Amino acid sequence: MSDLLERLRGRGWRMTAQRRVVAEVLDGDHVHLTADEVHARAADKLPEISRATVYNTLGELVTLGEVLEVTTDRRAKRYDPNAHRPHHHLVCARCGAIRDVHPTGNPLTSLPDSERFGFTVEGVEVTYRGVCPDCATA
Amino acid sequence: MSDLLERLRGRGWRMTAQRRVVAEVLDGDHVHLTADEVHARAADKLPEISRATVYNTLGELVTLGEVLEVTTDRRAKRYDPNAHRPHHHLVCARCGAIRDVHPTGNPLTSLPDSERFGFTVEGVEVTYRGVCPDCATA
DNA sequence: CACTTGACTTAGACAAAGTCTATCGTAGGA
DNA sequence: TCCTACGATAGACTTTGTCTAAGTCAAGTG
Ligand SMILES: [Mn+2]
Ligand SMILES: [Mn+2]
Ligand SMILES: [Zn+2]
Ligand SMILES: [Zn+2]
Repeated sequence: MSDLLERLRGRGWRMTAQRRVVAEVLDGDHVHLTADEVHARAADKLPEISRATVYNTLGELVTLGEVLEVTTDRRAKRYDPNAHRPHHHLVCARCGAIRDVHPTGNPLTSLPDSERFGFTVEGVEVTYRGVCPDCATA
Repeated sequence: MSDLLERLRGRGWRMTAQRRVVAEVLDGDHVHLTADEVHARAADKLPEISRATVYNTLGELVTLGEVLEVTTDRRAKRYDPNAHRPHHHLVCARCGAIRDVHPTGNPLTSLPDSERFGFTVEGVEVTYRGVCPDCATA
């Protein structure tokens, strides 16, 4: 999506080589990368890019709503360019593989008022855990 | 629950002062403590207890299924002694307050086979996010 | 095009959370 | 009471991420 670059420019971003390569990395079909993985792939195209810049750019993309942070374990956060279609995640407990999933129904409606304790509930994250086909046969 | 101490003894645990105070801390009504919070409270009763021992003991309790790990943010893991009644969590986005909640229905059934990608799905975590009453008025 | 400037990038220090290791101590059985 | 394997300890180390001070450059101006 060179859409993304256009949108960023429209938001007043200076178009630097660093921001371009980070956006290109996320634009691929490689979903749910860690910041270090993004950095490694970005550095293939722009070897001198720094970790700080990758973190800064990812944080900005998250703030703009162009990328989502996903936390499926207590290791590194993962960055999800699929920010425009709401979804949840299915995670392999053995190898860590992550798939996007789209459950039926709205989990927000399954939380009764009596279980809200006066909170204004704004969102919900759902993480399914299991074993992927590869790990099951191995 | 001095039940807990009995169960641990039954599992062959040596009953040390350190393990006893960690179990006592978790036994109170103070739910969802971080490891450091557990350490601080344990140290009130046993000043020389080390961080490593708290981490070790918490890890063992998790392995035994007596305590659950809860990760609601990318900060520290929290340790949940409410391991015997399945539940999910409602988290305040501002102050981090955590409440146990019991939604209706089973979220596992809302994930159709066509969205399982061959995984054997074993569990699901649900985290509701919102703003608690205290933070809403402040 | 050359100039200017503040936004951007960088290296590396720093921090928080957790793990690991070598050594010491002790719970609990003989 | 003694022995010893299991557990506790201090502190080094790792991972992930943030912050800072100084240098660089994108892009607007003339
Ligand atoms: Mn996703
Ligand atoms: Mn709980
Ligand atoms: Zn797997
Ligand atoms: Zn709050």
